[in-house]
Amino acid sequence: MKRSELFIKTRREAPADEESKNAQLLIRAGFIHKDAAGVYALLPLGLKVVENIKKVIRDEVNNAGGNELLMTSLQRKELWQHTDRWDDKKVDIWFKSRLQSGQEVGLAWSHEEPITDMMREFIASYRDLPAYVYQFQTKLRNELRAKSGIMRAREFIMKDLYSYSRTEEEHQKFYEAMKEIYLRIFDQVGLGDSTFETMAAGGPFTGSSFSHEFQTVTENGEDTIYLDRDRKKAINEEIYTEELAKNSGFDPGRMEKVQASEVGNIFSFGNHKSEQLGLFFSEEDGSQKPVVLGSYGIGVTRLMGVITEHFADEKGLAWPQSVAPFKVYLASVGEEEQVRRAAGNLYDQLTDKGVAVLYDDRDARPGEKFADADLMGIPYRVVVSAKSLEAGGSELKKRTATDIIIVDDNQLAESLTSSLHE
RNA sequence: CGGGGUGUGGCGCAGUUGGCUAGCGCGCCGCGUUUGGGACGCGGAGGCCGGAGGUUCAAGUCCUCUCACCCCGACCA
Repeated sequence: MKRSELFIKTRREAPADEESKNAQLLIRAGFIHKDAAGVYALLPLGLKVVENIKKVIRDEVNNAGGNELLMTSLQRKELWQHTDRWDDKKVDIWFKSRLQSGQEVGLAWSHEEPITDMMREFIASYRDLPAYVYQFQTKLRNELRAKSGIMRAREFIMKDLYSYSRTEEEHQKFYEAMKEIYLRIFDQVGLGDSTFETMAAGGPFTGSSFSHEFQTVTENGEDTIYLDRDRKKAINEEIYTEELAKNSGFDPGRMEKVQASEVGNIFSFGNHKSEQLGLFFSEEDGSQKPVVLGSYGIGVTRLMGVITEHFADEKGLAWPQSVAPFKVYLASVGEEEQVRRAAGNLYDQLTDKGVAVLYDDRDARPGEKFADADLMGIPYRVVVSAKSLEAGGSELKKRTATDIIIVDDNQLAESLTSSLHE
């Protein structure tokens, strides 16, 4: 895409009404727009990042048997009354509204109830199990206090997957498989080295004593975890005791207390919710049994925030290739006709080869183009100028490195297409 | 919801103990000169100072109420 055709405006200064690093940078770089506290719009580049994160998740989850669908944002009151979660005293983040008839409806903060209710139509027999469905959906949560930019918003995108299993054993098998899949997902978006499976509270409605979170170690993290780096596992401070650590196979003396950000959370619900909502199936012997339920979440926009903060430096964003909105920032420097032509040709050539190029074709000064390339965090920067042409091609520089090499067009195309998974 | 802070052109800010046509930087428009790390000159446009009420000869500045945003806390399935 040509920069002159991209809907974007970068800013030199951070907005005054944002303190968090993620929001300041994402707004400065033109990835998001703030509309209200905890309410952010995704601009073209931000949307690309979200779509890229979704693709990583989608590929892994589909591989594990997930079926993508899309539930609704309007939800029925009775459904939530069955599980005793409609009352504002029980769930204090509800947004609620009314139909013109006066009937109350809820705005989706979670989809466990509606999706499980829907399953009654599709699950009648052990032959229908297991079933794994998921979606990327906007969650609306009336948080008492939105904070930390896109890390804790009132409206955000979440991947939520639900598993419906015949037995506890079958459920456990999938649950364990999902742990691996989650780690692979976080690895692919660049957080593999600092993201850890973490034991956390099961929660009052989950029917199990623990859930598992995936926590990314980061200095601004809102959670505190006790981490065993060798085992690559941790325990959330909320539930941490030395006894629990020992019983879970940890050596409390070797655990490190660190700040972290939650990027994923998985739950076992047992069959309690199925009983409440009436989701039963016929066993081989004809007996009726409740379905065993699990849920698996990843906050997509929150993950974008964690990635932002994890990789950002003093010059701005620095996306891992797997989620970057473009792979290459191509900048022409100088207004000479031959430079223009060479840059335009290079743009066509790379684009034809499937490389995602953002071509800065503006009549702007070099410093401005470089600053934008850095701020936007595009993994590679390619510069075409009279100087580079004289040296035999264009300049190639990684966002995270300082060295610059001169490459001819063929070398460039080759190194950019062969480093797709870097 | 408790505590603290901030609201002044699109963005970032300044504005004395109340005082006359409300400033500065960035951005924007026009012309010209520039072109390897966010250029420069000249000329422009753009603001009822978050909102409502009050005190006063006079309010961006003082008082009351209110709204929004940020931070800390509580909360976070």
